[in-house]
Amino acid sequence: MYEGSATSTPAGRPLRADARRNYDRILDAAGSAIAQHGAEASLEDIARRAGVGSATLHRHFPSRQTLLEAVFRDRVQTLCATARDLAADLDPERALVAWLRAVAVHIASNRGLAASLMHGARDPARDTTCHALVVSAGDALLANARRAGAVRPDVAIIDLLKLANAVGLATEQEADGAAEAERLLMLSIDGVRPRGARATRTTR
Amino acid sequence: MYEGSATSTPAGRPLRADARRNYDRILDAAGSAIAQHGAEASLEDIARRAGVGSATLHRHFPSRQTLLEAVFRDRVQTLCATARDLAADLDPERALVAWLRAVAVHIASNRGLAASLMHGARDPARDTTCHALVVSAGDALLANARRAGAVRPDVAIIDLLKLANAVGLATEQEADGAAEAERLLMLSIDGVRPRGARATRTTR
DNA sequence: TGCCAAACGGGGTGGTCCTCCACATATGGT
DNA sequence: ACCATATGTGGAGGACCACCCCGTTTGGCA
Repeated sequence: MYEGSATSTPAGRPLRADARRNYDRILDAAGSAIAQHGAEASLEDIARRAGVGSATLHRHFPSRQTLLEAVFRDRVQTLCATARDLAADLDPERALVAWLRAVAVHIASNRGLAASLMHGARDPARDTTCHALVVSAGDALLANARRAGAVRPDVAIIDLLKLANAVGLATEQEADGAAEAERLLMLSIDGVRPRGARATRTTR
Repeated sequence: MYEGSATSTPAGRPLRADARRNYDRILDAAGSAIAQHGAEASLEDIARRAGVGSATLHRHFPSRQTLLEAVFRDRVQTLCATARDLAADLDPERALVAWLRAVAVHIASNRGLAASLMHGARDPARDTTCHALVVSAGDALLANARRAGAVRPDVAIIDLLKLANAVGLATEQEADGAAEAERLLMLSIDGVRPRGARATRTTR
């Protein structure tokens, strides 16, 4: 397990003490600002709350995406740990479903997380993006479930995550978003038809 | 069927000729701007393209939402007409599924439409919001399908629309968003499990 | 034709994101 | 203990944005 926050420059040199302090302050401020205003929170405002100049924020986090990734990284790591726990405790199908529920609920209740997860695959250089972390955690669960014959073979983890993400995103700004997200996700996992009814094979 | 575009003031008086001309120009400009830049297109830019002052745009459309609704209204009406056609031509289940696909594809390929449909229910005074139109069109299809026993009884049209909306929204900015949206929607309608497998009844 | 309410739009206000660069300071070598 | 310098800072400013005030223009009607 690596350090929670970035503590060194790309060249490997450790961050100067003041830089590190500002980095952490910005992360704190960003956390609460995003909780209040979602992923579109004003960067200017975040810098102000952190008590640093806006240039400092932009130096540490060149893009909004970078900041979002940093803010949510530990929460995402928790989610990945949950995946491992579930795989150990439950049968493959239940584990996968339970984890997808957890993902959807996290997205629905942490405003802005969706954006962070969705656009993560943009920069293939960094493989520790939230996106990559979640994909690999989910892949393990899906592999188990598929071996157990619990999911259709044409379903990829990326599909399921998109689904969980979509549902979370769409319910992000509802009153009780988490519960609603969970409901919708279960609906799409179970399917819309009554149990026992034959699925219509719609021609592509 | 009412006029496609608003042509009268709240008081019922008809719009002055120049006002009406500007209204239409803004709508045109907004259409192409939104197609290029999505729902977040710059209002200033739209006014510029339309050759009117920004104040004029704000007078006609007090909020971004108002503008989106106006831009998409006719496309949404087409969608509602499609619902009626499908109900006439196909059996209830196929009609519902085909229409939901159409909705998802529309959302995925008309950038910004999702926002328009989702937040439509904010202002209960106007009942001709895109949101309301789509809900009532879908309700008819769902009622048929339910009578035919083709959908679970605990599913409401609003759930299905949220699902279609979610999927469309999440795929809005992908390369081939429409196809991807369709695929994901079908996945969630058919369910994730292999055909024939018993669905796990997860306790609420 | 002349009137005037209705509609217009330039320009101001206060906000955003982001960059440049003159200045400050933490750090490692002496 | 001191100092040179790489490293980090943040105010100022440019480009853009939404939104509004208010003096000016114009369509429609008598």
